Parts: sequence; structure tokens; C-alpha cells
Amino acid sequence: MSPHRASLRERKRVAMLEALERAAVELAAEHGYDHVTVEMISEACMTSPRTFYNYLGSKEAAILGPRTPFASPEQVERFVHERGPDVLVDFLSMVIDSLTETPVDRELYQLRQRVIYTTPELSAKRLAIDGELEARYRAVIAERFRAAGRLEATDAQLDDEAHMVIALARGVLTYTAAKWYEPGFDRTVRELIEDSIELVKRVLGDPSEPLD
Amino acid sequence: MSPHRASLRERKRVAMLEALERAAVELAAEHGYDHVTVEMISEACMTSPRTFYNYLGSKEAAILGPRTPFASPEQVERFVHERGPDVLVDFLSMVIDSLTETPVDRELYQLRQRVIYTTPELSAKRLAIDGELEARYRAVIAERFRAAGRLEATDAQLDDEAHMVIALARGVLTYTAAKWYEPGFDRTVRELIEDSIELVKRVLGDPSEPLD
DNA sequence: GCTGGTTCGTGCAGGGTGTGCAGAATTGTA
DNA sequence: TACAATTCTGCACACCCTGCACGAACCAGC
Repeated sequence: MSPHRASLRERKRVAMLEALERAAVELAAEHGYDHVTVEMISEACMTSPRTFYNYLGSKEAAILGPRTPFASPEQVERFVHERGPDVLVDFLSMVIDSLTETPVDRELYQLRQRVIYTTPELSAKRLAIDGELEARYRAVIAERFRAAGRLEATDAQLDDEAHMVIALARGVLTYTAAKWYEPGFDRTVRELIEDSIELVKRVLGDPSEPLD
Repeated sequence: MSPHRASLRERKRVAMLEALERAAVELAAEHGYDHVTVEMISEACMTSPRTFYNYLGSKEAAILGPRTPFASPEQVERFVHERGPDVLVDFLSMVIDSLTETPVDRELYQLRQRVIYTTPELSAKRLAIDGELEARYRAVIAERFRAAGRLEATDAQLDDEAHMVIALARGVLTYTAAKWYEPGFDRTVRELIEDSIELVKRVLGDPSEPLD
């Protein structure tokens, strides 16, 4: 990125940040979130609690790690003006792209997941974060409808429809994420997505079980 | 419920609980959630902070109010063994029934909603609660599939399908709730639900825009 | 290298939430 | 009324988090 090698300051900063996050996650995995204090974490990294707060802001943040990224403005732009045959597929493509952009430390990630999953308070927080992202994406989808010249519908209707797309995408993504982290995973994300879209259609549109 | 009129203790208890919740919500609506302390709330009800905690357990709980109820065992039982043509419709009926069983103080409810909506921390918490309910309902739906003798599918597949139903229901319910609280609401819940199911089908299954 | 300026880590004081405990106050009952 | 059971309350405490100010570490220019 930068022509010069990162300064000592910068390198120390990154190292400390990583150390604190890792210590937080590992301690929580071992003793349970509630039984880990900020003092313990900072002590493990040979620094002061005050510094911990300067870096992470809260105990929660240390465990949850960096916020899941929103699609970049370029990705959003492309999605909005795209004219694929299926909104859901295009939307999922965008989200998956933005999610797989930055590589993750798989081991730490999985440890995080375990801690989060076994701590109601943290599961709660993550659900909330997802919810926020959904709200933002919802606006993006409605924007795409508008860009496509859907003039027969009111803004409210388009927003409702966007909401449905989000709800569907949510199902697909949860399904996909679950599969992705299963032990013997050996397929591409896109295959998984196609599968789960099929699943949605089956749930909803199975012609052998018509509505009413 | 009980043959005798509630005792003085019981009546005072209920009165205090309501007073504390109302005070919490009203103070938060006026000054903002962060600027209201437990001390303020308890003082407004002429009691001690310690008592507040005995009643509510946390400041959050006071604002959020009673947890949204899960369907009763009987309702769940009925749903599981029902053989309606459409799982989604049956499921939504059950949820709506359980939700509309206990009448709510509409005014306080709306004030709550406003406070929650304008406080990220509280929105987060509510999303989380919804998420928990969804997880439990998901198991119920999978149970129904099993009871219906869906032997061609594995447990995992049924669970995935249940997940999709939840995702869809989520969309429908959000849509419905939004409409329900719009000013000039003059239709039945069931009409709304039918509308939004139509919407889902349109989003997903519009034959004029086939997949691929 | 030395030095001055800047950034960053740290201790301290303090406000807020939430909990265990034990005694005081209130209610139910004989 | 007097006794028993329940509930309220004050107190001490642990923990989370923040503002502030001082001192240490780092960087840049000489």
C-alpha cells in the first residue's frame, strides 16, 4: 500500500491490536465471556486497561472483532444499475463478493464464532449488527428498483419488495454460512447459493402444494 | 384467575412494576435513553434503585417491556399436526394468534417503539430477541415437516427448509407490523398477511422474469 | 546522535450498571 | 396484638467505561 515500510509506531499498534483481540477471544473461550475482565485481557498483553479501551472501545468489540464490511460504493453502484434476470442472485453475488474480499484468519474466526455462539449477549449483538446491514442493503435494493424504472409501483411498495428480497437473502446466506463451515466443505460458494435459492423456491412455490 | 381478590402485596407489586416501566419509558422518551439513570427512574416512583433492580433486573428490560410471547404448547401442537396446504400461512396464523392474545396498552407500546427505534442499543437488543424466537420457531417448523412424514429428506434438509420458512415469515411480519402501525390503518391482519404473501411470491416467482 | 514536537500510553478520579448481603419495614395470619 | 413471612432498602463491592493530564515513546530535522 504505502511505499515506505510501516513505521515502528504503526507496527506496534497493529501488533497490540491483534494481541488484545486474540487474548480476549482466547480467554473468553477458556473461562467464559462473563468471567473475563478487561484487566485480565490487558494484563495478558502487558498493558493497562486504559490502553485496552483506547484500542477496542469495549470488551464486546474485542470479541466480536472488526465489523462485517458493507459493499463498497462501486459494488453498490454496479448492483443498482445491473439488469440481471434475478434481483436475488445479483444481490447475493454482491454481498458474497464484499464478504470474501478481505481474507480472514480462519482459526481465530472460528474461535470467535464459538465464543459468540455460546454467549447470548454476544449473539444478540451480532444479530443486531446484521440487522443494521440489512436495513442499509434494503435501501440499496429499493434504489435498484427505482433505477430500473419501476414506475408502476409507489416508493412504499418498492421498499416492501426490497424488504422481501432481504428476507430471502437472509435465509440463503444463513444456509450458505452453515454449509460453508461444515467440516467436509468442498464446493464453491456459488453452487451453495444456487442450491439454497432452489430451496427457497421449493418452500414457496412447490406446485404440488398450491396456496389455498 | 384466583378466586380471591389479589392481596395487597400483589396489587402493590403490580402497581410498582407498571409505574417503573412507565416511568422508564417516559423519561427515556423525554431525555434520551443514555441520559436516564436508574436512580432517576426509581426516584420518580419513590423507591430505591435496589428495588428497581429487584423488579426489572436491568434498565434495558424496563424499556423493552415484557418479552414477546412464544406460541403456547397447545398452539405449537396444533400447528405441528396441522395439514394446511401452505406451511407459511399456517405458521403466520399461529404467530399472529400468539401475538394478539394479550391486549397491549397501545399508547405505552408506541412510546416504547419510538424509544427503542431511536436508541441503537435497544434496537439491537430487540433484534436479538426476535432472532432467538426465530430459532425456536425454526425447530417447531422442522418438527412439523417430520410429523408430516417427509421421509425423502434428511433432518438437515428439513431444518434448512424450516429456516427458509422463517426467513419468509420474517419478511411478511415486518411488512405487516409496519402497515399495522401506519396512521390510517383500517384492514384486518389477515388481509395484510395475504397481501404480503402475494408480495413474496411476486419477488421470487414472477414468471415474466425467469431465473437465468 | 541530539533535540524539539508530536503522538501515544498510562494512572487517576469518577459516574453508571448490576449483585450479594443483612437488617429494617411492611404485610399476612393466628 | 404479636408473631411469621415476605419485601424493601442501604451498604459494600466488582466491573465497565470515560475525561483528563502527565509522562514516555517515537519521529523528523539538524
